[in-house]
Amino acid sequence: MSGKQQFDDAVVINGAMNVFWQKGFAAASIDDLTAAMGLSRSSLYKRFGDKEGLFHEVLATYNSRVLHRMGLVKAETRRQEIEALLLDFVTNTHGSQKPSGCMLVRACAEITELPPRGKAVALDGTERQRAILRGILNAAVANGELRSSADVEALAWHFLGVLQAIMNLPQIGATASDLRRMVVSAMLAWPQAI
Amino acid sequence: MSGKQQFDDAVVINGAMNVFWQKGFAAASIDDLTAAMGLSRSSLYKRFGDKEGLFHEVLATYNSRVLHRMGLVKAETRRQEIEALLLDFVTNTHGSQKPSGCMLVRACAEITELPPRGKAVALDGTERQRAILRGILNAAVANGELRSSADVEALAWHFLGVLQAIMNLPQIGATASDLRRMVVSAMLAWPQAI
DNA sequence: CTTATGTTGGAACGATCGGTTCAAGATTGT
DNA sequence: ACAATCTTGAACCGATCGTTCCAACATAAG
Repeated sequence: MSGKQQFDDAVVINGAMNVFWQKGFAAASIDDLTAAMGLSRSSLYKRFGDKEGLFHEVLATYNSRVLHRMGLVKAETRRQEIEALLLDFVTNTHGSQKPSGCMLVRACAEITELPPRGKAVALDGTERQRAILRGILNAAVANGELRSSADVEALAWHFLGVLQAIMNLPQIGATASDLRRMVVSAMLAWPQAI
Repeated sequence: MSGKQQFDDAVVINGAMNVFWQKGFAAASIDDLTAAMGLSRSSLYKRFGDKEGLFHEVLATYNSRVLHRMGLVKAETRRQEIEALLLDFVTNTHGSQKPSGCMLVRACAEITELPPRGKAVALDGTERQRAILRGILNAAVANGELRSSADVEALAWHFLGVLQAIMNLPQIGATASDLRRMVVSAMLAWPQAI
């Protein structure tokens, strides 16, 4: 007997990710997906159950990559850490071979139409992004880099909004230079005085 | 002979707007639209040609309403004008009977899949929103409220990003209070010194 | 009333959708 | 070689999609 799966999970998930990334959930057809995954219809359903199961696994993978990337950023000050995090997504979004925009932001745009598990993983992803930002801000308060009266929740929402803008605005004409200068403006929201 | 249309354009467009607003372009079916418009399939096609023609007209109407609302805001200083504009969309988005989110932002999320005319009117809408913001900022420079070295383009992108965040973040859990406090943070991007 | 136009509901079109099934071929361990 | 498993391609299902067409009805001007 020989029981091993002959295709690579990471490869087929990557293929499906490109499709969902560009088309969203509803508009991505099974034929689109099989073509991009290099996998037969039968194997897709055997491995992932149905379209929603595939979407769930793909978006979870996408989320973990983005969150991992966010966690990698380190800098001397928390302020520089947030700024570096934002700028990282400017440069790594522009000029990539990947689809434009952000799969997670796109999923949130159609969140009311997503099936339950898809909706859950989308909400979880944004919640964890915000948790990372909140964590940095709280560390800054503990550090003394930020006065304790600072509105950490509001700042976390602000920087999450900026992050999503960085992903979205290129689709409506923003250049990398536009975004980098936008980040400079957005960082002014960081309270100056201690 | 009697040549007048017996239904009200504004009414049927409003009905279609609610559907496109909530479901986007692709996921909105003709049956969804006719039901919400109170119009027969035949009349829809006679009046609007096809689904794309209807979408085009609906989004154009939506855009003109949003732009009109943006143009109404007046305040003593340009800074207060921007802030009032942002806060206006916080309160008028929350607690409304209208669908959540923003039809235009949603259209931009699926912009790569939109038919040509739909894509064009979506890009035009965001461009004109940004033009309004840029106009206020340029007026501030002319006024002396903003130093002439200020990066007006970057600030316009920034506030457009905040505006879109105000429309989107409620769908992932942001409350009206969160958004109002976020606006306070975002407004700090306005350069302080003259 | 007659005539012209607006409107309707339903039937029908071909196409595509997500999902299931199955027989044939490819692969791997023993 | 054998046997077990993976994979494939294609056929097929019922449902829905956007779109077209048409006969029946409503409306209003002449």
